[in-house]
Amino acid sequence: MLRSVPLAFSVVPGDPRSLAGQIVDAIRRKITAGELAVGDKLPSVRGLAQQLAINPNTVSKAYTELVAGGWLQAQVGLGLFVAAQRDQLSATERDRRLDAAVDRFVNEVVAIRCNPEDAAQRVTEALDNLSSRQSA
Amino acid sequence: MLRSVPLAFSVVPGDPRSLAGQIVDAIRRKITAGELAVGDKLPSVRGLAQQLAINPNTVSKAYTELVAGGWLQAQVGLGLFVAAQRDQLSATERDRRLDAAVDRFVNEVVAIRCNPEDAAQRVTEALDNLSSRQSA
DNA sequence: GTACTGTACTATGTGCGATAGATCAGTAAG
DNA sequence: CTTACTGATCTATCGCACATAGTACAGTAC
Repeated sequence: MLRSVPLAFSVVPGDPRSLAGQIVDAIRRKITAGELAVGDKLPSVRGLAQQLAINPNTVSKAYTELVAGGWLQAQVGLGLFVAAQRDQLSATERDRRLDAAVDRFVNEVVAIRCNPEDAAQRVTEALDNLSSRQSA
Repeated sequence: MLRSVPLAFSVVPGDPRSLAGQIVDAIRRKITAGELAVGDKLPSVRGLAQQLAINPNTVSKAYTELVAGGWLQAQVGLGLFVAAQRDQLSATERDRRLDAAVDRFVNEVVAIRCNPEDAAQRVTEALDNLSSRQSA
């Protein structure tokens, strides 16, 4: 009987992202940051739902999306586990999505009317601190 | 009788942004890029709606948002005009929104699983080419 | 007056997110 | 075997945002 790794995060209704989207983002970043290692067991659908005080279906949707994206591996009766990292997207598809993400960010910078150079620096810093702790 | 500047862009239903949001983004970027100068007259609510083949109410919502953000100035009976640039947001508010935008972008980079350094370079390039042509 | 301009309002239909509740299949321990 | 967990799937419902349709009002130019 494997013990699941405790996940310390919360979801808020006011966020522009859906509840399921917040869960997906949080877990993806924990995996990227190294807080979750390959093979780690995640909280059960019902367990995480109770912890976050939301509906199990919402957690299930988040987990389903993470499995579809190759982040998690599901085994009925056993639980969900962090999957080994594989290239899920083609190079061209990754390129296309990055372009779209950049465009969205530029739109926000324009809307804020802040200095583009400041924005570029802030992004670079944030991306540098992304996968800092690989040991653990 | 002032002639309105022709706006060459389109909106698509498949976009994750709302139709009004697409209009807002497009006009904000045209103003930032210098394609629209201060004082330029924009197409009328009904005229742009017909051009984009959407409902006038949707265009009106977009224009209302741009007026609220200080990008346009409205005069009933005359039309809408590009407003003189003013600092609409406080420094702290701008900082807060930039942080949120950066965080959203980082989430997308993580989701794509692309190289963070590549992403940083792409963003920097895009931000550099933001307000390149100021002459016109 | 006529024709345009932006603005405001109600009403309707649609799609998504979240919830509630039930069910099914697989795994483990007694 | 039973019991208790695991993920997966399904229907139904509610609320909200979006887009639409239609009408109406106030201001400007000819």
